[in-house]
Amino acid sequence: MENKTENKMELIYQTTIALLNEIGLSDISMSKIAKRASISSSSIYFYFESKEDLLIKLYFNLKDQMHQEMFRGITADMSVRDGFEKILRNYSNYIVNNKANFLLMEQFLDSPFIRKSCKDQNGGVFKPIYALFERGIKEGLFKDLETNLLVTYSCLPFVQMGKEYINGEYEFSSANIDIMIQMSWNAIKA
Amino acid sequence: MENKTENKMELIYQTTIALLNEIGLSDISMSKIAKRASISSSSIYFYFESKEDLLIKLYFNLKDQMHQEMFRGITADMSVRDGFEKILRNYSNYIVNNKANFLLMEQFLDSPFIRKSCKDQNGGVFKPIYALFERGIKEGLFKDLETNLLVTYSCLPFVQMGKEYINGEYEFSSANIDIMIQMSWNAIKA
DNA sequence: GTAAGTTGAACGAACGTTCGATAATTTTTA
DNA sequence: TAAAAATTATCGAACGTTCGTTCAACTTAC
Repeated sequence: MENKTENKMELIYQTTIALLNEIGLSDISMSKIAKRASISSSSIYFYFESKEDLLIKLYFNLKDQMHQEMFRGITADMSVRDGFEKILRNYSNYIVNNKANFLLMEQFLDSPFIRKSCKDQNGGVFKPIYALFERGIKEGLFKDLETNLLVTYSCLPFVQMGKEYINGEYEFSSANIDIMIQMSWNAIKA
Repeated sequence: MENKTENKMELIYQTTIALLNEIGLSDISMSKIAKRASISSSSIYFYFESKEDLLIKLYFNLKDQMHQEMFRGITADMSVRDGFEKILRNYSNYIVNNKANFLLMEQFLDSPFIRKSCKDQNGGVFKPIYALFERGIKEGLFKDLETNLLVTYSCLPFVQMGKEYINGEYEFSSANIDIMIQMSWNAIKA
């Protein structure tokens, strides 16, 4: 049944995520994934065409899931300020609740693997929020600069502080998140 | 002669950098490095103990070189504002003039490889500039917040825009660098 | 009983590394 | 200064291991 299939695929995904965060893209192998998941390595080929297929599908799954969390509760009629704030809070929650997935996404993003294997046409991870920022520019709320520059100044600090949080060098407390949201807004406000 | 040795090591380093940016940590191998450098793979072992040794030494070389470029012309008696500005300009120049090295550093930083193989006690890549920011806090120029937060908000945008620049999605013109320096300052000023 | 799922064994290829045989270079000796 | 000795550098071949993947045989579930 599809439930069984999805469970097995999920087991393979989760095992791969854990292993990738431990030993990295450079040392992962099908046999290591299989051993950790307590299955035969040939079983993986029942669900995935190849190692590359598994890793690429895993990446896009992570990306989709991240976007879903990021836009949870966002509606088209929201003000730019409310959308801005909610997205950054959602993203903070995503980091705190999905540490392994977050770290793995970052590992993928800076490796030539994804760039090579699939063009990832949709662009960077934050592409879906560009529309909101362009609205902010039009409404005169943000500086009239390139969108990617505004997105970088307001979102990338969350990525970096997420890594430091996972390293135990920062606290993602709600007070700290409030401070960051304010700093991000100040960095790009007109 | 030591010159000969250094030349050969440099050849191996440069070949490895180029190859890592093309195929990544996951697909690099001693034989591929050797073939690209037109030497025997066993020759690499005359200069390096192992593949791990080569990659780690390469990483620390890149890091040292980056720090040297970053602090070029920085003196202890400089004002915080001047030091802040010069470091960010130096870093921008480093990105533009050392694209491959910059990208490779980022690839290393997000892979478990470096974290695993060496503890990298000295901390993050931007650790050396923490002192300047702490001076800025003491002088009341910057917000009284954790240093790593201030460094992130002012420096990390340069990292991200460096990647977008190399992807052809941004221009590191002197006008744009001026804008970014101003945004970085505004993000953290008291 | 048929279809879905799993397995261990096996494949050739590539991996990191070692080693003894040379080649190239420098140092010592006469 | 030329030959000999010592050293430094390079190489191809080979080692055992692991890699990604295939496949025929088997088990499980409906």
